[in-house]
Amino acid sequence: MKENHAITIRDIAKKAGVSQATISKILNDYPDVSQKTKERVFRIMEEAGYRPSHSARTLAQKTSKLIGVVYAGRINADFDHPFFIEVLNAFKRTIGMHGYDLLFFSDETFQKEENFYARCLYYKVDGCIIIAGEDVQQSIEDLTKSEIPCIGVDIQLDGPKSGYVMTDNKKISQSVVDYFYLQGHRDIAYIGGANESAVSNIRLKGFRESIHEYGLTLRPEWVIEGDFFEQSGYEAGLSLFKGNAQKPTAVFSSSDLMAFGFMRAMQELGVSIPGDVSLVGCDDQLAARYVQPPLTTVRQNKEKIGRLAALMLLDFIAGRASTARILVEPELIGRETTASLLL
Amino acid sequence: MKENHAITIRDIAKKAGVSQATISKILNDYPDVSQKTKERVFRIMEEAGYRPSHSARTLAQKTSKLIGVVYAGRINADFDHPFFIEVLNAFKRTIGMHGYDLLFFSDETFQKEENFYARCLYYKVDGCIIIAGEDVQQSIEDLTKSEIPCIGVDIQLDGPKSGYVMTDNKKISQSVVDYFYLQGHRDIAYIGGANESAVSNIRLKGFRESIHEYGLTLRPEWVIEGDFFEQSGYEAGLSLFKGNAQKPTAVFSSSDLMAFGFMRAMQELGVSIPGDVSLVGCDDQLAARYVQPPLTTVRQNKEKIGRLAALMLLDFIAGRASTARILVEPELIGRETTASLLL
DNA sequence: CTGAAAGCGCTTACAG
DNA sequence: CTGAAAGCGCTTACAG
Repeated sequence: MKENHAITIRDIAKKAGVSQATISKILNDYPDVSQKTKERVFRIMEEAGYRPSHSARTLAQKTSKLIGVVYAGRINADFDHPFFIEVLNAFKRTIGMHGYDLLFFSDETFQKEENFYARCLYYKVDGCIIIAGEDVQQSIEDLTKSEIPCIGVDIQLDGPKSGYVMTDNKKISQSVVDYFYLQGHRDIAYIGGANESAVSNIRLKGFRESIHEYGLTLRPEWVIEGDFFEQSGYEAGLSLFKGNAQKPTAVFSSSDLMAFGFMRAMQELGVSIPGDVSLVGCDDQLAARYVQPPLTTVRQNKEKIGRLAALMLLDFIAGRASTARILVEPELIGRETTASLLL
Repeated sequence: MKENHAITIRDIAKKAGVSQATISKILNDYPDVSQKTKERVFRIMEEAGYRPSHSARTLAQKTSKLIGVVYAGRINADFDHPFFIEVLNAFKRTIGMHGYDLLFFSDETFQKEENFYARCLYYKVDGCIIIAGEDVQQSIEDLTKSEIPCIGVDIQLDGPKSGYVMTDNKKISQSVVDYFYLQGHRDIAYIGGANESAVSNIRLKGFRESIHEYGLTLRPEWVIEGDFFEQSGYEAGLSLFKGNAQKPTAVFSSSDLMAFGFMRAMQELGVSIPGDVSLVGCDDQLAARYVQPPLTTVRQNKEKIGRLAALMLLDFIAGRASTARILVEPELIGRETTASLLL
């Protein structure tokens, strides 16, 4: 019972009077070990307080049962992005059921030139989940092009063993335009997210297309570029409603935060929501339920995205699939910032 | 350049015409290697695309440069608890600057009887951060009592190499009672969190003590037990304001979510906030700024808690300290759900 | 400043 | 059903 030397498979083998190989087989659920030996060995391991070693196992097996979590891109790049969190949460649960743990790579910025691919090799991760922020850096390129299975969330990966899952962002805009149209709105403005964001650009494109499909015209000054945060929505509101120019009757803000800012601007200007202008946000953050009036918004199915990401990655790892591109349906949540013009 | 066999230290040694030991020393920044050799070796590693192996290194060194993240307890036990996220975020940044990566243990529930301590030994983590939820399970006991350095957040750990950092929860209640008192409130009610939560109990105790210190009386029916979530705040509001019993002029809700629920109840009952009753929440969630009226609440310094946790854990690991108990000051954020009775 | 050798704790063919 | 032996890729005294 000397404590300075970890108890190894060797010690157990000796005590049980069998070979190391047998112990290893028992540990790895090989079928060809007699039940009797198995039970004896388990008892001995228990008594001795045996603990296997991940590093020894990984070194020998060349697989770590670890999934790397990579957050690509700038800003929001932290854990506190609510979308990121919820997706990852569902991902973790699913992947955990299959015996994998999650390895978070600390921000590269603090490391000397190391790239993600190198770190994946270093840890021998079995796969990676890559979640996109804005302005995705070049350094993840190596990773996605490699033989390491990768699943992207909100980022279109296409390497030999990678795929992605994201909300159908085009449909987000379409559903909002549909919704507004059915309420009688014809003058619809758009407040966009940061244009380094791929997702943001898809939404804008979808918006333009929908407007066209309905044969509506889109004034250039009704497409405003924000940055997803509150202040930019406030400023967008001012620029849309302050002057004497024609005003839209409906506004789609591609984030809830910007919608909150827009509401603040309207309040200052004495413009009533939804009396004078209807507003739809995007994200369905908790606060969307509590603003006054409660915000109509579009919700992404984060739980589903996370679960799908996990399942797809597991398929890549198992070789059951080598690629997949999945779009998940968004859902419009009607609340009280929108009103029909048709009554 | 055969791709099926990883390039090892051996290959590099051979190409450079030196021993493996020398390569290892270079990799580990030993001082006693000639600059010339160093440069040559680095060039060769670069050309060959050499990648070190974490498992081999960990096996030999018995230290992994990994920090385990353990979420103890039930519910909220997920990533989406906003407090958890922000603390962890600051923690990760700090720890990352010191070359550590984070290992998240997938929920035990899905594993067969494995406890956290076993997993820490398995991965040979250098330390752990343990974040408390409610109803902390026995299984982390082994871990905190062990020789593995542990830092607790919102949970009082005391093992040979552990400590904790949390907000001074007693002071949260004190500061709220002070604030109410100075505004002229004498009839103050309290909506508590789940009573399996240690933090929640400290807050309640602090509340009772403060009330006593001011010589005020606390009616038993003015202390209501909630569960931190919205609905329980709503119900607390109803039970406080529906009957004919005497009503408090001020309410401290120990979570923002419950405060939102309370506001909903008041709205239904036609009770004005802050006209008829003042309200203070706790957490300063994003939504607190957007409810109508904006919620006065108490903010924890999550950034500081996370940074301190990281620094303390690093000290434990380095042997510069073996224990520490730190309480961080809360901050009351005055907004518009509170009004003075003295004017 | 450099190297030979043993060892870290497992797994994997292979033989029996 | 079981075992002997080599190997995974590094580090660590120790000797020179």
